[in-house]
Amino acid sequence: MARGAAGTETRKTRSDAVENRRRILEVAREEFARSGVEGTSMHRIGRAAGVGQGTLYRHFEHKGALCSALLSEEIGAFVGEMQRRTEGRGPALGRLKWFLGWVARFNEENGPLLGAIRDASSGGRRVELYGNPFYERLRNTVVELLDEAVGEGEISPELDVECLADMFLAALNIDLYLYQRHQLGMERERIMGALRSLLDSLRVRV
Amino acid sequence: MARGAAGTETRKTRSDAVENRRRILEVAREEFARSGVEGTSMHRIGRAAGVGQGTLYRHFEHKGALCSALLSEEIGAFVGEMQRRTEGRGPALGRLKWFLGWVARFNEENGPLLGAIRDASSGGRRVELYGNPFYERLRNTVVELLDEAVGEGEISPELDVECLADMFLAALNIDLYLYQRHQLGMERERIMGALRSLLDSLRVRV
DNA sequence: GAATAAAACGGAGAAATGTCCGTATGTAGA
DNA sequence: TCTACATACGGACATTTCTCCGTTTTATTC
Repeated sequence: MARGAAGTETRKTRSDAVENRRRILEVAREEFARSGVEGTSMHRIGRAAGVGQGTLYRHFEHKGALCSALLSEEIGAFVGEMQRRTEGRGPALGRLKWFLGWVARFNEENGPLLGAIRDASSGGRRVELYGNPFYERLRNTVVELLDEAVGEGEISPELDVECLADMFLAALNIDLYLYQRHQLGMERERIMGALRSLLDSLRVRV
Repeated sequence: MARGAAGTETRKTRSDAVENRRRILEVAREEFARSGVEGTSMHRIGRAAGVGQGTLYRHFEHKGALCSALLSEEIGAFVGEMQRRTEGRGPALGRLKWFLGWVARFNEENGPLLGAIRDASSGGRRVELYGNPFYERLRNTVVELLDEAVGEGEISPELDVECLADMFLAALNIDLYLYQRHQLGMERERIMGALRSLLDSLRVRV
C-alpha cells in the first residue's frame, strides 16, 4: 500500500491472454456453427483453440458465459440498427408495433441459437434472460416509445409504462415464442397480430 | 396380432415398479428440502431410495422430469381449487383478473422453488415452462374465461383469445416475475395493476 | 404351481462441466 | 538486459448427469 495514490494501479493485460481470448471466441463460433451449442464440448473448444481447461475457464466462467459473449457480438449491430430506425417520426404506437415486429423477426432468425444457448448452461448458471445489457436496451426502447405515445395523447397517462414494457416483451419471450411456433403451430404473423391488437386496445378512444 | 381385438392389450404395472416410483418421489422431496435441488445429486437420490441409476432413470427421464413430477403433486390441489373458484358467475373479465392474481400469488409463494427447479436441469433437458399439464390447465382456464368474456360481449369477438391467453400468462412468467420483484423492486400489486389495466383496455367501449 | 415372456432392476462407465494447483511466461522497474 | 513477481497457462481430476446391457423379478397363461 505504498505506491499508487489512487490504489487503482493496473497492469497491462498480458498479450498472450488477449490473443487466447480472441482465439477461443473465434473457435467457439465455428464449432457452434458446425455442431451446435449442445454438440460442442468445452473440452473440444479448448483443444481447438490450443488452450487448456484452466485457461478456457479463466476467460469464461462457464459455458453460458462464453455463449453470452458470443451473442453479445452478434447482437451489437442488430440493436444499433433497430434503435436508429425507431427514432424516426410518426405515431409512437405505430413505431412500437414496428419495433416489436423486429424483435419477433429476431426471434425467428436466432430462435434455435437462443434456445440452445439458454439450454447450454448447467449448475445453476443459466444465461440470464433479464437484467443483461441486451434486455435493458430493448426495454428502454419500449419504455421510450410508450412514453412518447403518452406524450402524444395516444394512450392514457395513467398507464404504468415501465411495467407494460416488460409485459409486451414477455409476449415475445423466446421460450414462449418457440412454444407457440413449434408446439402450437402458430405463424409469426398470427402472434404479431395478437400483440398488435393488444397495443391498439390501449388507444384512448375519442 | 392374434389376441386382443382392440390391440390395446395391457399388462398390470409391476408392483415393485409402483413402489419404487413412490419411494423415489418421497426421498427426492426430502432431499430437495434438506439440501436444495442443486445440492442433491441423482446418485444420492437413487441410493437413498435403494434403487440403482438405471431404475431411477427408467422412472424419470432426467432430473428435470423428477422435479416436474414433484411439482405436479404440489400443484394439483392448487389448480383444482383455482379452477373451481373461477367457475362462479359474474363478469368473466373480473374472474380472469382474480385468476391471474391467484397465479401471481402462486409465483410469490413458490418463486424460489420454481427458480431453483428451472436451474436444476442440465444437458438441454431443462424443466419445460410450456407444454406441460400445469401450463395447459392455466392456459385453458384463461382461454375459457376470455371466450366467456367474448360471449357476454365484454370484449371484441375479433380478438385471438388463444394467443392472448399465452401473452397474459407470459406477463406472469416466473423468470420475468422474479426479475421485476427483485431486480426492479416492483411490488406484486404494481405488477397486477399493470396487468389489470391491460385487461380493462380490452373492453369494448359503448 | 410351473413355464414364459415382458418389464424392471442395478451398477459400471461414457461424457461433460468445472476446479485446483504446480509450472511457465510476459511485464515492469532497475 | 536482468530480475522479480503478478498473471496466466495446462491438464489431471472430482463431480455430475445419463446410458447401456446383462441379470432378475413379476404377471400371466396353461
